[in-house]
Amino acid sequence: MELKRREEDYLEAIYEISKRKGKARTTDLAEYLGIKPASVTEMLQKLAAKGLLEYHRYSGVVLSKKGEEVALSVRERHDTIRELLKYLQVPPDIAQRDACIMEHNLSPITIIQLKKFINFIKNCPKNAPIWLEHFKKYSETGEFDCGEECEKI
Amino acid sequence: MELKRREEDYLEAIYEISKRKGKARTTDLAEYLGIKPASVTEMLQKLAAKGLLEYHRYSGVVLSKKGEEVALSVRERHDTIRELLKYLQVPPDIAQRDACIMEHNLSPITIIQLKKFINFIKNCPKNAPIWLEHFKKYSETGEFDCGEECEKI
DNA sequence: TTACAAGTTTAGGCATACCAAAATATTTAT
DNA sequence: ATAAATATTTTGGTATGCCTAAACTTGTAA
Repeated sequence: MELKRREEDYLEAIYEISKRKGKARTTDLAEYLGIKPASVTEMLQKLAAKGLLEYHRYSGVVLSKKGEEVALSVRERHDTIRELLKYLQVPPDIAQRDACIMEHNLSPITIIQLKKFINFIKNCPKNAPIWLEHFKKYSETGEFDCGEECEKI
Repeated sequence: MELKRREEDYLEAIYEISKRKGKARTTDLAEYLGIKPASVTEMLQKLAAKGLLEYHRYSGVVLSKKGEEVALSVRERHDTIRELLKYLQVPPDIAQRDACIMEHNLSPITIIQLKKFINFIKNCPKNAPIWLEHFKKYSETGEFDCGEECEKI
């Protein structure tokens, strides 16, 4: 069953809140998502009907196995994007927000490439590769002031 | 006035079609966007009311100055993202599609950083930087088979 | 020139996702 | 235990953006 981006948002939010509080309540979710409780109730009932969570009126909500799988996969995409943006020197709060926008609908192939790029940076034999340092400097100053060694980059 | 993502899509589409045909007709747009003509008419009337294009029934449509400015800025974001994905070794057709998804709503700061990163690659004194070649290889093989020189990357 | 084909618009409907206000349930404090 | 405060749900309504079917224009070919 194909999930809508907003459904993924809810599942992710429920996952994050449950991690801290054991279950997610309507008001928590409303605050987390920046919407009104009435809207949350409605969506929770829809997600329950799809078997993605356990819903009992007035009790808060817990993800089903299936729901948790979805939430984890969304979160993984989210983190991948956030990490990429971090390397591209996007400020953390903005990276966080923009990852929320991109985490849905991106092609799996794109996500795979982002991951590869991140691993390329992380696992480089010389860890923290020099060119990344150079990009950081370039990003701040607009200058390639790297002198001699630049020949090798 | 804050534009919706779908409105931006339409403006971009109108821009692209007008570039080739002088103006954009309802049917062209419907085909381009993969929707029915009736839906296009509706949106064109809305965009006309916002002063983003000239609409006269049965005549096709031309962007206003304001509309063209928006279209160009969307297209620029689109191209920036597409170029980044290209460097990350995402296949062109997928990069094209995913750029369409990301071109809306991304923070201007993120876009600026993407541009900086692209320029960092393009304008590197040693043009086509070695590390990018290495990433390409890594992306295909998963191996850092770069031997000696790797110390300097 | 008129009739028909192609293109466009209008009208009525649907799904999503939100909201405010009212109704209902639960929790807490006395 | 019960009233008041808090939380949740229901109800009815809105906006967006799509659809189909029917009505209307326009251009073209006989």
